[in-house]
Amino acid sequence: MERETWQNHGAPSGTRHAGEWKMKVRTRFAPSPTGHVHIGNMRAAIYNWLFARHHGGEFLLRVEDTDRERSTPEAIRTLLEAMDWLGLGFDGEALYQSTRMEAHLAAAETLLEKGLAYKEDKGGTGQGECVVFRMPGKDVSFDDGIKGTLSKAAANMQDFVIVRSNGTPVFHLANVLDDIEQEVTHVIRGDDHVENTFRHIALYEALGAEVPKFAHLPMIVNAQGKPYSKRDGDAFVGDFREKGFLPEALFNYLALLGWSPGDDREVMAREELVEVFTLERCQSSPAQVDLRKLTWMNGEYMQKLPAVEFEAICFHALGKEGIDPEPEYAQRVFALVRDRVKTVADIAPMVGFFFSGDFSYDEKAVEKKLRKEGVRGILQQVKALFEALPAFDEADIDRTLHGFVEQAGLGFGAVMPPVRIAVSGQQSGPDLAPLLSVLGRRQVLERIDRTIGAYLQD
RNA sequence: GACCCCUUCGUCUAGUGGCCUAGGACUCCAGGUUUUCAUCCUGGCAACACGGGUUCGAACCCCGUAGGGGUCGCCA
Repeated sequence: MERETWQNHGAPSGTRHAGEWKMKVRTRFAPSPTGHVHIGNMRAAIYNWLFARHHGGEFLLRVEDTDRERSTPEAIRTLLEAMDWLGLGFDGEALYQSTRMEAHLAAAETLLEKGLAYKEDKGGTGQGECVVFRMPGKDVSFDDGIKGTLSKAAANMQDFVIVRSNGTPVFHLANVLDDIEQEVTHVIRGDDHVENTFRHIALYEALGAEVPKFAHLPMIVNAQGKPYSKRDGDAFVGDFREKGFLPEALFNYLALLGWSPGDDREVMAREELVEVFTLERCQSSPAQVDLRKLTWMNGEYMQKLPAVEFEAICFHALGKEGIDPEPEYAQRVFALVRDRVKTVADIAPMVGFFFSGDFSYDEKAVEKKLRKEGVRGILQQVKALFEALPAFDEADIDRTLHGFVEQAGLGFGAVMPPVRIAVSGQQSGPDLAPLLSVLGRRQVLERIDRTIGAYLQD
């Protein structure tokens, strides 16, 4: 295990606290359920999870559902599903913040009694008095696990509301109190919370609680280098799932977005990530999502999938298209596209023609490769050769095609593409001979005929 | 505007004063895999934001400048 490099807030550097060595690391993910789980938040969850696992500690979930407007059961379900999908299991029971209101209010009462907070009618939107926390009037600084020492002068910090005039606790109070309740030792969250941290530290101290360690992750930005907005649309975990990304791949990619192991490893198993993950190796500048790299990484994971799992995914993908293929045939088809599929979403379009003659032709391919002089004759000759074949297996087809190319004095480029398009409508796909063999002679002949009829009549 | 923070190839990053004529990955380009597309392999293009210091020596330390971001709610 690595050396603990974090200092306790306010502790003289170099000292070791009694019992520190055996203090159990506890991190948490504390999202407010809004129905969409943003990848920025998900990455924070991943880092919390990784950090806890790395230290043999616990990873907790707290649902900050005090905003009754947005926190619907449906939204909570979406959140839980996203975590489950990514394999982010949490320890113990989830804590729902809405159940903690009494404790929050009681704490505010105590602060009031101690003179650490006061009541005030601030006017404006609210009606009546709210409870305001009194900042202690001293500079605050802390050692951020990622950003290093951060400090703020007393003059730049104002008192803030902890209980609304309608009697409900505000985020700062609830968040800090719940972290105390859950005995969170390390708060790893987004950059957008650094300003809050100064206030939170003051709250911890006023509450007489030990201040946890903080670490602030830089933001994730869109392809334009700007913060994600609703407009970008594609930054919710559910979107990535729909686009056909594997959870393990997304997990790996997100882990690498703002962190690196320090060597050249990139495709890393989860256990491997757990083993080497440290906050010290986190980047302190924003990271931009690159869908192409994610896609590449996803392809790596697709290829590593055990055959049965890959097949299950394929069956599922086809099922969603309303295709319920005969298993044995389907397995032979899937094997053909095994190492060319990058995402789950690639599957159905790539193999659809195997299961239905009612496929569409790629217009560009038709124009470029099919509607050309001599193609009709080539297809007819190839068809005749196929008809005459004793068996329609891969080796025979391959031999036939090669023989024909040679005998006709043509290039492969003049023969293979037209045949491929004739039977699949596409200009790319699995190797041609195995493709034809799996498709079967009857279909191949039929499709060649049909293609000639549709596109190559004089 | 105030306060905090950030700045290495297009992107993710390695790099903590000499090993850096800056390494890897994605993308892109070229060639190869007995001449289809893709995969795969090999090679290539491509960066220390700028200006000053400090030092024998700076991507690495200091100071400025520029650009970018976060926060400034009785939201979370």
